[in-house]
Amino acid sequence: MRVSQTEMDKSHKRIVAGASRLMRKHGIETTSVNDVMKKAGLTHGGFYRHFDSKEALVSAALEDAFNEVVQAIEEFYRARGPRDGAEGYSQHYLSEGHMKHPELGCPIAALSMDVARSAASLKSEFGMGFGRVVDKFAQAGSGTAEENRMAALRKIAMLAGAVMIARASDPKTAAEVLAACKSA
Amino acid sequence: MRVSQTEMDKSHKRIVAGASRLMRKHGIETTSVNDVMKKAGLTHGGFYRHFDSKEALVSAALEDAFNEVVQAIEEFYRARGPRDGAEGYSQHYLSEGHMKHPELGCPIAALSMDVARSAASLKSEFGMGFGRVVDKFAQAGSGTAEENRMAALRKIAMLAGAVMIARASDPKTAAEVLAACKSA
DNA sequence: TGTACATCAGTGAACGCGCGTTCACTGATGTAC
DNA sequence: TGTACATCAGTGAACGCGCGTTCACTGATGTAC
Repeated sequence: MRVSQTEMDKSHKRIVAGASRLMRKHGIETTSVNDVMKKAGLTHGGFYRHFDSKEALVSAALEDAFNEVVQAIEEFYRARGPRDGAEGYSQHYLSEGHMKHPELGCPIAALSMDVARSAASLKSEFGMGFGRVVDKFAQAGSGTAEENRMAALRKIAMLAGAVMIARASDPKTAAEVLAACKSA
Repeated sequence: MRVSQTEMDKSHKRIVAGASRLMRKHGIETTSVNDVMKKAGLTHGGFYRHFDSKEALVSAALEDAFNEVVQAIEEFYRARGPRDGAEGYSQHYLSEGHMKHPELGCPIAALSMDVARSAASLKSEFGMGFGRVVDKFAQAGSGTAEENRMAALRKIAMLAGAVMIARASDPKTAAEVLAACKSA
């Protein structure tokens, strides 16, 4: 039966947050609308009261994941200042916790391959989210704006690559690649 | 009807090579046995004369892709020596061609996220293939064995991360991240 | 080398299953008076 | 504030479709004599 506007808003947030986590963990194509609705405590039929299609959900879930990352970086900056904060975030990024829990972590390391196989509109959104992360990282640099941006791009590429490789490898190889990048 | 041993060997190679390309392009889960058999000029029913399961095919396809990469690096080393060869391979890795054609490129950048969601046995195989690439890269270093290995691990993480991000982004962002990593 | 026959690579229909999406229905919510 | 009624969030069955896998069948290949 019909629920109140307030309840519907809560449902919407649960759907998006759940989708964001499920997709980071299991992948976009391999997370079904049914999985997402079950996680939100609803049944699959009601999904289309919230989104026009699965594609629209993916877009919202990706945005949600990037928001989480930017907030996490800001939290580090607030607690330790930009310089130490960026270093702290990098170490956290390369931690065993982040490696083992993609559902709570960076969508670059968790979803870029799935986005690469998707429509141009989703790539635009990914590019924008990625750009926000680059901007945040570049803030911590001490050179020119151009130098800081280039350094941030290279750093994020290495971080995301390392975590992705670690997740795809046996435990020994995983630990090795993370350790090598921690001392960069 | 039955074909000769020679023909069957050729079929087998076509199946593996086709699967390796299709999976690098479209992903492991999103490449069907039917797609692979069609690409090999066969029908899906015959697949199980070649492999026990799709999982076994994935394993063979991944190995095939890593063989291609190692051969490509060796080709660069042969033509230009280890030092210039490693640099040349890195530039090639970050090229628009590699970005746009995952089906002919590195399985680290193309398949790691899919492997991360797969069984431990596939991760072991990925770790071994990755290790072979690291070894090849480390050969080009000029420090101690340990230094060269660490540098190779960081370098490959950045290369794979950059290409993966570029593929997931809009063209402008893609060009920016590749350019930043080229001048590393 | 020639013949009889067992083997098996490849075909195409069929299986149960989960996918994204649609839809008739229910009944609490929100609104008009 | 109370009542009558339109709206619509959520339910659960159903749709067509493609998935991995199985299987009876075909007929060329490979082998035993």
